[in-house]
Amino acid sequence: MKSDEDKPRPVTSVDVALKAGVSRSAVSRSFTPGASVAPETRERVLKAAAELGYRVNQLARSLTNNRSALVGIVAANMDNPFRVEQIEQISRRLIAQNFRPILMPAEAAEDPSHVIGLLLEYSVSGVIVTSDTPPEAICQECISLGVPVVLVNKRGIDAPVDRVLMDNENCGRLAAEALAQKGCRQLALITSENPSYSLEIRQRSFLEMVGEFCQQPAMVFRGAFQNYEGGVQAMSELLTSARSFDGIFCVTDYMALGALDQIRLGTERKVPEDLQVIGCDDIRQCSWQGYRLSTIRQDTAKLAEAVVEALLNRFSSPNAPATTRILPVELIERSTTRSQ
Amino acid sequence: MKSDEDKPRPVTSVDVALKAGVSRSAVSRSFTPGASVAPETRERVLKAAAELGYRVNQLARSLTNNRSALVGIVAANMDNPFRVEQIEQISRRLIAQNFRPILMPAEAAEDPSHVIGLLLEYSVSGVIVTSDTPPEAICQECISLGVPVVLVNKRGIDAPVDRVLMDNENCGRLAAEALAQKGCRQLALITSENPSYSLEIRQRSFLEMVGEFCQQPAMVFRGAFQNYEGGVQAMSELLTSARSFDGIFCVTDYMALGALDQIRLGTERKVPEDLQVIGCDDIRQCSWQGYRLSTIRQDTAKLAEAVVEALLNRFSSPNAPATTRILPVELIERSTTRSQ
DNA sequence: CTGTTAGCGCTTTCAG
DNA sequence: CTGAAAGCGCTAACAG
Repeated sequence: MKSDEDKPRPVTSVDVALKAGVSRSAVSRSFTPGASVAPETRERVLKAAAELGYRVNQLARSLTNNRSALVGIVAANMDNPFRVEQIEQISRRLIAQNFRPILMPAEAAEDPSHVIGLLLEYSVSGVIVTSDTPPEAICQECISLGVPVVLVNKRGIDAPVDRVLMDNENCGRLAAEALAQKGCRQLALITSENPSYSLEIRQRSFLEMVGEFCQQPAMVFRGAFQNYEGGVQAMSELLTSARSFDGIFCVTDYMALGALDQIRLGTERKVPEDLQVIGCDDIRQCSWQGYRLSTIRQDTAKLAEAVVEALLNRFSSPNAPATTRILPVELIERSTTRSQ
Repeated sequence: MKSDEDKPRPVTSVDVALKAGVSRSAVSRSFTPGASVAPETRERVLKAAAELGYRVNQLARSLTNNRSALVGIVAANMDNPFRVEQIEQISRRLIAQNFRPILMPAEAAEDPSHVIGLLLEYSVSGVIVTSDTPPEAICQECISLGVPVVLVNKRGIDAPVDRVLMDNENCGRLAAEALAQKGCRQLALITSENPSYSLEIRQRSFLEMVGEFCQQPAMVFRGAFQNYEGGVQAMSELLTSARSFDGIFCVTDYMALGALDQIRLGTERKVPEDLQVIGCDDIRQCSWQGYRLSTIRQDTAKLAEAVVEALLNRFSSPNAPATTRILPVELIERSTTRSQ
């Protein structure tokens, strides 16, 4: 059986023009903000359009101005709730600005340049990368094609791309400071093997600050992956190491939840009495009553705002110098740290 | 400061044609699977294209065949990990089939027809709705415009739309059966106020089956929302109700996690010894060692496969009768039910 | 198998 | 302020 025939011919601008008794140009102008049309004509056009159910064909429009409202979002680690929150917020923000987000899930394993190729074919007018994939090559390609790239929480690269970062430096600092102040003497850091850029900064700044605030340097334990299981694994190694410790910083909440469960199930130690824990990101699971995890909050709404803003600025001045926007973080105290 | 000048003129098919010494059509055909080109010509074209960095402009292509590879995904409840899993799987599947998913997060509160309008402007060739928003009106509109709609886990509507559902009926049945078999005498159901279509079926079939398997009918407790907090709330009401019970079915895992935490924190009762719990969906949190929730699994990969398949079928036969595909579910036993 | 010829639906100079 | 005309990049129908 071959394909049936059906599709009703969509209504075009000439249909509207005919009905309103004007030219196609008039119709076009009526739908172009800031074009010069007599208010009265425009009125007529809009009315005719409404009656016919006319919708501007953005594809055709994009073809002429060689710039679509499509924006690619390259995302990895969608199992991490924090990533999802970012993606959702960024999408919403884009839509609010009348863009359309194309979602490209891409794990580190996959070939990112292929993904970007798929986007470029659709003349996306920008690409937002939240994935951990080293995007060096692909960014270069976009830039050279005049497609702006915004990197979220990623290492800077050689090309002039805008970046939006949470203050990862401060994440480590705040955690170390808080734990020290709350009486911890021997700290530990839980992170993953092959940490991403953000995690690397968090861990480095934490370790540095521990050097400043505490007598003992912090121990470091790593899970294979940057997820719940990784947290479990690192924590379990820490516990069996027979080293003594009374404070832990996990570089992500996602790992911290695993660590917390491992403490709860694998030991008699009480949090926060014997052991205090701080995570990072403030995913919604932190406030679940089963966890009540103290953490360093990143405001994803602000982040999304900054990302889209960067994109818009880049549209209006393609050759402006690359910007790096660092957003503040704050310590949220819940029940895995002592209140004093 | 106005906008700088920069964008390099993108390379088009005529550039390639010139370089390869052929016509534009030859170029076009070389990039159209199944078009008739001499292998030798095609070779030359591909080579020239590669050297020039040519990429087919899909926007222009879509304009001619009046059908883009853009597919809208309307999604709500992205805080629920199960939803995210669906979205990710569907996106991946779409991309694998060379489509591009446009993500439209949309809460029930928002106006869905506006969202769809945004998609239609971009000539999406299909729309996938996983949101709980009653999509009746918008679906009608899409259909009448010849844009197929696939509903995921949603109530059927008057228009001829394809649907993909998990076997919600069986979710309730399996849960009731398992709990009864494992020795529960007095069951309870935890669900939310204003349950979505799926939840409604799950709860109804559960209640019916309890009538069949148990002496006592099941009690029903509802949280305000279909999320963790809703689970906490319903469970806490159940606990303070002073009614006795020894088995619970939560219509979603997301709620079950809240219920479980509430049991752990608000009572002395042990799961599964005193009380058995079964959830539904099998989100990844279920296998976290802090929960180890027994549940009814839905295979999101299969679901995504079915969704995209439905879409493809609809493309090839727009007028085929609407289909409803029901995917099997299975009981996954972890530690919140007794093994015997 | 290949080139030529017409558009797809819209915007945009350019005259009027 | 408005219409006519040209063209965005591509594909499809038709001859050759």
